[in-house]
This record gives sequence, structure tokens and C-alpha cells, in this order.
Amino acid sequence: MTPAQNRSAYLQIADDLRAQILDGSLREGDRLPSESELQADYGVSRIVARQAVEELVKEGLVEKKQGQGSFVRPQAPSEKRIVGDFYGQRPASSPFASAVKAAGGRPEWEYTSRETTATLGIAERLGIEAGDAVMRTTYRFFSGDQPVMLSTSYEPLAITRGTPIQQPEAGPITGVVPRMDSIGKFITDVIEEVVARAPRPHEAEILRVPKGVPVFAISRTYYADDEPVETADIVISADRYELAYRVPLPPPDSPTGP
Amino acid sequence: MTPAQNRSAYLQIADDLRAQILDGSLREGDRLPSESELQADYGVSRIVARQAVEELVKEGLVEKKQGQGSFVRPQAPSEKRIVGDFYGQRPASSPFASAVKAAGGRPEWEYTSRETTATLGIAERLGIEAGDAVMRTTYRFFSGDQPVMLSTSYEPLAITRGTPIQQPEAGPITGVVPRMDSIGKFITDVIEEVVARAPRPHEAEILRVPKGVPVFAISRTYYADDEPVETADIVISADRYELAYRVPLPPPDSPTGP
DNA sequence: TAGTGGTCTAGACCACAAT
DNA sequence: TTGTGGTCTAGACCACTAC
Repeated sequence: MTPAQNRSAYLQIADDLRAQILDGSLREGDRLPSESELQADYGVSRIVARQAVEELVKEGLVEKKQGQGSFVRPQAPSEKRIVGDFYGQRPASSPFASAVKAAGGRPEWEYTSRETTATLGIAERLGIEAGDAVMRTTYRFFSGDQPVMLSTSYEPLAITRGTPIQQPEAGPITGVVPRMDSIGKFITDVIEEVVARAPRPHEAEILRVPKGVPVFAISRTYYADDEPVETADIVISADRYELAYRVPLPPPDSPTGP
Repeated sequence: MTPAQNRSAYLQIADDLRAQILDGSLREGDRLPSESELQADYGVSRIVARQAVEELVKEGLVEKKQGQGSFVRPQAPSEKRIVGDFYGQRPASSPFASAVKAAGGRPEWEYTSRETTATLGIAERLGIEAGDAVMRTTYRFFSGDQPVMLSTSYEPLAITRGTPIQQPEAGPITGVVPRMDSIGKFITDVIEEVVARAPRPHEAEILRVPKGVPVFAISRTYYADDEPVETADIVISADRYELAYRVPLPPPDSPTGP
């Protein structure tokens, strides 16, 4: 390394490689120089070469494959999960199913439902008391054979008990909005709260999230006139999915004042 | 290390420490064992101790401070940026300003406006031709002295040229919606497309994003009856901000059909 | 078999923060 | 001054992949 800068060697090498990726000298799928090549090219020890590549992995630009090498990762997410693109009509399927269909895939999922009691956090989101009865359903959504979305949903049994939709996936109707419609609970709003973070190890394993890629953790609640009727915790890879929200604004001649 | 498992030593140590963080033995702000303590406790070399801690940094659970030690990071974002919480009224300020005020801060920003021509990507988002004239404004939004949000917005000069709002920040009115209202372009929808990724080095530096924390990159476009009137690229730390979207559903007796 | 990355040892010197 | 993490050397053996 030229000792001209006091920037550490591995960061200078990372800068070099990053520049080549960003300016197109190295394209998606291209192999980076191997660790031994970097050692020779820059005259550094192996750990420095490794640190340089590791830096780019953390930035999500590079993926390492054991026994093969390090490769430039594709940049943009491939599927778009859209909330609110209703154009005047109520949604007939979930944002997930629509996104998979739009990408030419076939949406599939597994689920497990169980009656349980609300924790404090879930109770707050559903506007009920901790310990109240809820139906909890855990989902794994697949795109092909690969799980791409995890979800755990909760519905107050005070609303659904004794109705045909008490078991979310047992009846002929699927999707929260059509199901609630069928028992006269007309959903008026959905609120999604979105956090991005590094995946927990079990999430990374199930969703096969590459190193350096974060996940979206979404807390979604459906409301019927300000009454929460369902809430869910959703985890998806930010590598595979982009989120999109279409939010209409009230007209300027709105009757309500400040 | 007990050689009972074939799981590597540094991952076993990371598992130990992670469990202590998640079960509350180590709380937010607590110092982890130092690298030399880990070496002694587990009988490993320094690089293994470092790798263990580094693993938790990548997961966003731990922050290292040179000369001090490694510490458990706070978990939840502190401010909530809400889009769509209008309750029948048009927004009078940006989601950013509302979030900062809600957290008890005072929103401030710097900006630079310049007339330029649309790139292909921006032209597509604005429904104009590449090379058409646009007003580009770059913002840095502050919470106290710390920049917390970067934004670059584009408005077609075909819409604003010659009006009092041609310079976004020069007039008495601020905020895209009120400004466009004032020239008769009534915004009807906002679409936000959200990606999460590791920060670019310059973003990490300006926004002071800790290692292991991703950023949200939001592409936001305002529409007046399907005509795009402004689009912006927004980058914020996922550590500091949570995104929230309130999306109303059309009523079930909607007049429009499939 | 050869080349790749994954893990690990046993050192060294440096920069930074607290005392 | 002491202890912390940051960087680096010069090796070693292993697991995986492609040929």
C-alpha cells in the first residue's frame, strides 16, 4: 500500500474494489480477486485482504461463497409489496400474494392456528386486555420452495368466536379484509409500522438472508372504524422485497377543520 | 471451548453473549466482557474473541467504542415518521417535522436549490422526458446539531416556472402540499417506495449510522390526479426512525367495479 | 487435485479513553 | 499509566467447490 494516507490498508483496498463495483468495472455476478490475489496485488497479509472483502460484505455489495470466491451482488430488490394500490376497490388478496403473482410466481403458504391469550404488547395493539383470548396464526409464505416471509397474526376472539371465520385458514374465504367483510366488520384502515434491522440468526437461516442484508420487520394492524380487528408481525428480507405505500390525501375542500 | 459441537468457537461465544442480551442479563448500555476477558474465559485467541463480538455488531445488538469497550445497544428506534395520519385534513408540515416535534425536538434543515435537467430515472418518475428542466433541491434535516435525514427532491419546471413557488424554499410557504395547493395543483396521492440496505460510507459518516444498522432509502412521489408533481430520494437511519403508514381502504359499497 | 474461503494461533505495535 | 479496541504479520489446518 502507498503509505500516503493514514487510512488503513484494508479500507483503501475496500475503496478500490467498491469504486470498481459502483463504476461498473465489476458487474453483478462478477468474481472479485481472490484473497491470495489481493495479498499479491497489494502486498498485504491475508487478514487484511479478508478485512477488505468483509467490509464490502457488510455494505451489502458483495457475497462470499465458500470454495468459489467473492461475487458482486445484484443491487435492487426483485419484488414489490404494495399496500394501498386499491384504485377504489377493496383488496381481494394480500400484498404478498399480489407481489408474487406480479413477479410471475405462485404464492403458497403454510400456517398454524392456535387459541391463546394476548400478551401485553399484543393487547395494546388490539385495544383489549392482556390475557384476553386471541387466535394466533403463524405463517410461512413461500416463493417456490423458499420461505420469503414470516408472519404471526392475532385476532381477538371476542370478535370472531362462533363465526365461520374463527379459524383464519379453515373457511372458504382467505384474506383479512374479505373475511371480516363476511361477518360485517368492515375494515376502514390499515396501519403498518416498519422497522429495518439485521436479521436474527433464526430469521437469516429460514429466509436465507445473505450476510449484509437487513430485514423489514412490519407491525400491521387492520382497523374497522378505529377498532383493531387484526394485528400481525411480519418479517421479510429487504434483499428480495421493496415496500410500496400509496396513501391518498384528503381533498383541500375537506369539511373537517384543524 | 468444549469441543462437543462442531459449531465454531466464535459463534458459540457469540451465542452465549447474545443469549445474555436477549434474556436481560446484559441490558442496554451494559459493557460486554473485554476481548482479553473473553480470551481468558473461553481459552481462545484474540481473533476468536474479536470475531464473536463482531458477529453481534453485525446483528445490531452491540456497539464497540475504541478505548472503552463493547456495549449493548438500545433496541428500538426513538422517533416515528408517519405518513397518512391526516384524519381528514391535508398535511401542513412534513412527516419529518412532525416526528421531530413529537419527540420534543425542533426541526431544522439546510437546503440548496439548482435548476438542472432530468436524468432518465428521474424523468420516468416524473412522467417527463430525460433532459427536461427540473428544480433539484438537496436537503439536510437536523435534530439538534446532528443530521438525521438526507433528501434530494425534483420538481418539473414545466409546472412551477414563473410561479412564486419555483424556488422551493424561497417563498413564505413550505411543504410540497401547501405550495402546490397555492398554484392550483392539488395533490391527491403520495406513493413511497421503501428499500432497506446498509449505508454507503458517506451516508454512514454524515448520518452517524452505527455499524450494523441499516438505512431506509425512500423514493417518494406526490401526484395531482395521476400527474407527478414532485419526487424525492430520502435516506434516514433505521436506528433512529421507524416508518408508519396509515392507508384507508375504499368502502365495500364502492361504486367502481373490477 | 488445486483453489477457494473458514477458522485459528501467537505474537506485535498503534490510537484512544479513563484514571 | 493502564486497559481498551484497531490494525497487522506469518504462519497453520480445515471444509467446500470445481475440474
